[in-house]
Amino acid sequence: MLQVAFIRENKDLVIERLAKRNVDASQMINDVITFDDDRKRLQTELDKTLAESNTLSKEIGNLYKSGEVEKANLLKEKTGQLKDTSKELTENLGSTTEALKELLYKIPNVPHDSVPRGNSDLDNEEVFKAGDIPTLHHGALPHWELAKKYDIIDFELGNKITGAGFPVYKGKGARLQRALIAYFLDKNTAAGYTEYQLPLLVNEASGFGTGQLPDKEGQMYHVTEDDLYLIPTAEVPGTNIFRDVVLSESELPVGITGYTPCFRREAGSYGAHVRGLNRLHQFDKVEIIRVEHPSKSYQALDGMVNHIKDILKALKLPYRILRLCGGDTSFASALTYDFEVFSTAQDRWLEISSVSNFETFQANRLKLRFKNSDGKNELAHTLNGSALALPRVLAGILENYQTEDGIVIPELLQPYTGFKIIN
RNA sequence: GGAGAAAUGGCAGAGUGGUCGAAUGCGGCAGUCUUGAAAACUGUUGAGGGUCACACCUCCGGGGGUUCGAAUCCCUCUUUCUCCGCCA
Repeated sequence: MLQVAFIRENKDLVIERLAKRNVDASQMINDVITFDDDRKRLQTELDKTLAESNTLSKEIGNLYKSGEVEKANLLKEKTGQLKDTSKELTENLGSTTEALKELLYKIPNVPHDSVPRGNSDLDNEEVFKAGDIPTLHHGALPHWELAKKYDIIDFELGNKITGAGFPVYKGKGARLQRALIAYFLDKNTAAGYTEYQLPLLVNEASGFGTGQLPDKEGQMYHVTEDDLYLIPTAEVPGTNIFRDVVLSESELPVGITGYTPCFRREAGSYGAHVRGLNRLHQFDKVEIIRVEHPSKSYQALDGMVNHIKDILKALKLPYRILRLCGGDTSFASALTYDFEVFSTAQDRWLEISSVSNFETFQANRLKLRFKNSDGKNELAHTLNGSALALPRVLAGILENYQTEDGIVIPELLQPYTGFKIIN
């Protein structure tokens, strides 16, 4: 959620930048300012009424004490009128504030200067590419065929137990998955992130804090009996650690990492691109989250990008980094880099990480602040990224490391798996 | 799930209808003293709205009510604690 003060002071910039998302925000921005003007006017009127009422109440108290009951009763009539006025003003103020808030919820974050204008993933900008695309033997298979051939992931069994998009990992497949989780967590903690184990269900306030609610509830599984939501990413419980928190400046930066399963309804997804591990309702992910001083958040974003590069380099996977265009950047993000691994047997790029700087957009909702050097509370910047999302990394490993003899486990994972080949 | 108790500032903890945004202690910050530090002493120290700045308004777990006036009384929800039950 953008701050009204920021919108007021940077009206033209906000409109111009939101155009990168193909959003014409001029009407909304003008409405925000109008609503806020109304809000201020009503607040001032209400304050005046309440001030008068407070003064009278004190007088009435004094009059009672000195036994001047008649005078007191006279004043009571007056306060009765003030009460009606203040009630009306309170209602108007409430509806105006509500309208303002609802409007603010609809306005996406202002993209960073470097974000290219664009409509879809076709307009994303490739900023980095590394790793060699292997030449596979004749008859190389996509990962879902490999999964069946070596009996390491059973999609049909998942269908039976739950439904589509809930695969069952078996034997060496399960072990490889666990190895990857452990490896990622080790890399992240070595880079200074503190490991957390987080709840997999969150309440409404948390969903709201990171922006899944009120608009995107269709993406989350909702346990209506208890009014809880299954997390779509560890970002939700992880970032909500800092809801309603005031940090001291010396506590910054904060870095946390956590492994969680993620649950996504993915309503409306279908087709060849969702085959196998490409798109699931339940998948595993290791997330990194940072809280940063506003002056250092972009430096931190670069740091996160480099950290993920290191991991992919160590895994020797071919990958590229995209700077997302305005139209493809998520609602709350100011700047997002996507990491994609090349899935050789499918001959396509698969997104395995998304790293974003939200600036104050989330912090404003969360009321996540720090006490700055002037002793004032100031909104912090939040960032997060996947390091990494499991299924597509797994797909990439299975497909890129396949040989005629089996799937060779990347060397640095072997201590975690306890085996060198799946065959 | 049943019975009872509680929720106040960073923390502890007073406050049971007006003079309470709230005693006191601890902690934090600034100063005095000291070569420096500790101790001691003095001052200061919640958040949001509003204003050029003041004034002023709101907030004592959330919501609603009674009253001229609520931290204080009533209703309700949530959470915590104790006891019982169930249980990995």
